[in-house]
Amino acid sequence: MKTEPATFSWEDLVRDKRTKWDGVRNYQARNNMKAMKKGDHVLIYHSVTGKACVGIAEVVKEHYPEKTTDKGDWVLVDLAPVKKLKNPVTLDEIKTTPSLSEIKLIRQSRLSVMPLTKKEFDTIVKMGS
DNA sequence: GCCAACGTTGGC
DNA sequence: GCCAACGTTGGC
Repeated sequence: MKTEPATFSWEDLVRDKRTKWDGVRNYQARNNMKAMKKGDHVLIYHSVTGKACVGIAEVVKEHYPEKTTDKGDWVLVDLAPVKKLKNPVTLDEIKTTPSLSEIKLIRQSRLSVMPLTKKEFDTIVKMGS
């Protein structure tokens, strides 16, 4: 999951212990959130400033409806921090790692919530520790 | 249902 | 600050 650290960062998540990941207004991203299960691990990526994966979070509450006046069927999930990556894995490193060439982060850079295969997840975690 | 115009995201 | 890539909106 991507976030602009200027708006909400990994450090904010650690400080708050838990956060509601709301405000997603993209159908594909929403569908990806709906596919998440409680206990799933999530890589947090800092976009714009940072451009690196910085930590692992966990889904502590599965998707539930977002109560807004916006039309449409939007959802959110609750996340809690699990572990900070010792070394942030930069976009550059991801791009130059052959086994990560199919990653959605690169293939579809504008999507804010995207699935990772277990292999991709493990690869990034390994690079970060 | 098509497509032009416009808005947003995010890398550079 | 620019631009590419998309998504959305609205006229026809």
